[in-house]
Amino acid sequence: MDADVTSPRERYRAQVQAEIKQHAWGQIATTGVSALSLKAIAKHLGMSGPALYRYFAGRDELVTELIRDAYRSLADAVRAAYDSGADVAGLAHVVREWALSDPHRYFLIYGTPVPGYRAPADTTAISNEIMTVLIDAFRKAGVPSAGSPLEAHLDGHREWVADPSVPAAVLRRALTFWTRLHGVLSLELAGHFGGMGIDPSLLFADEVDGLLRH
Amino acid sequence: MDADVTSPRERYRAQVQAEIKQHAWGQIATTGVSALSLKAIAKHLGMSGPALYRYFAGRDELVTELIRDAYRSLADAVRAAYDSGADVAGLAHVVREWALSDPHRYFLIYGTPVPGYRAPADTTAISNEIMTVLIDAFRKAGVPSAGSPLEAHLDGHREWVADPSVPAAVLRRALTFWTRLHGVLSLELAGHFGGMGIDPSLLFADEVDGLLRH
DNA sequence: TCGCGTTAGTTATACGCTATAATCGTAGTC
DNA sequence: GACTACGATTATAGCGTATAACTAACGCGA
Repeated sequence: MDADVTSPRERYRAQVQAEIKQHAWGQIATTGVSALSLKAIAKHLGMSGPALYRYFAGRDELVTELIRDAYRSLADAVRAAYDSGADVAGLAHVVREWALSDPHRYFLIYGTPVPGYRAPADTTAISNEIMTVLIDAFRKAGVPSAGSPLEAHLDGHREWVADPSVPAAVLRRALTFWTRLHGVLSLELAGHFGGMGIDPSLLFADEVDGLLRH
Repeated sequence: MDADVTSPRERYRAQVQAEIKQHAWGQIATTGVSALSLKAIAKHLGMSGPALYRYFAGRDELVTELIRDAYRSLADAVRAAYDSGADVAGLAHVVREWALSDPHRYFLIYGTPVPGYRAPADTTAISNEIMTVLIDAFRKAGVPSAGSPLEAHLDGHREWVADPSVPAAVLRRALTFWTRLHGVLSLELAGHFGGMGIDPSLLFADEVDGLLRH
């Protein structure tokens, strides 16, 4: 799109950065963020330790970058599904598949906040992007107003939503979609249903159902 | 209760262990689990490094112990509230207060699973203890059967519930209580509502309300 | 084509952490 | 009152992040 007037050096730099991130993802996928080791990445890349600091200021900056990418990935998946006709239930399914395909990536975004990480401005922008899709989907589905205190509150606090004409009931539903699915998903991914013999997919489906019914 | 026929050595040992855990909690409360340092604890205790390994086999074992204590604390809080007459909404309030009083402790239990930690058998027992209280509370409140696929599934998978006479609809409600409250709480504690201007307590109240209404 | 500045990479180093080993003193125990 | 087991110490190994100092190569402009 934009004029890619990049020097060879800049292109090489971008490629190495991408390779670093790729290896970082591989490491995260198997061991989680806390075990992410710059040294190990460097070794796998054939270079030694401190060389990575040419490309990332430190561990925190790399993690921040990975978080940004994860948000981007989820936002793209949701947006793509919506653009190809998915309804609310379809979006829920996409979110779940995305989470299951790489639990550590999910936790990187929605899990325990990593200390030393400061959310860059654009991640909240991407997060809002996801919410925008959800809002559109619920508006299309049609949501009756419940007149709850929460709706009244949301009516006055809509700085996170682009279109000012969206009914508060829709906002409420989109938020609830988020919190409820996260509730089931994160507990499932953390293995809390493991010892109970419960099928998490049924729990998930039940929540999605409730989201559409009431 | 039990005959505490402990030698002075055993009492000393127990006291030091308690002090270690106490300092560990202090550290966790401020910086989170990932930054928990045995060395720092030892220094604050006036002893040096490796001495701690007399009391805990390693970092993981200490963390496991802390997780156990956290579960115990939550279970006690819920149980105490229930025994003094709290209903479902009251229990929800107690859980939220417990979580807000020490977010890191909450994440220790319900956040991103810590690598290297293996759930000891008794934590799932304590978890079931909490569920038992929830089940009792919902049974007392009265829950209509919805005949959902989830209920049918739960009817056949109730190894995690003590009393076999509990209706599946109650089990479903107790589980939903868990997942929904966790959904709102964990996102709130992680600061995901921070930039939106939304009052998390209203979101939480709305979920509690929905739990009782439908 | 030559030279200069930028940049990627190296090794060396400092520091903090977990964890084990070897050792020593002492406080309970019989 | 002697023995022993336990607590605590130092020393050491290994891994991690991060910085500093230095070297080599690369590309750009004269």
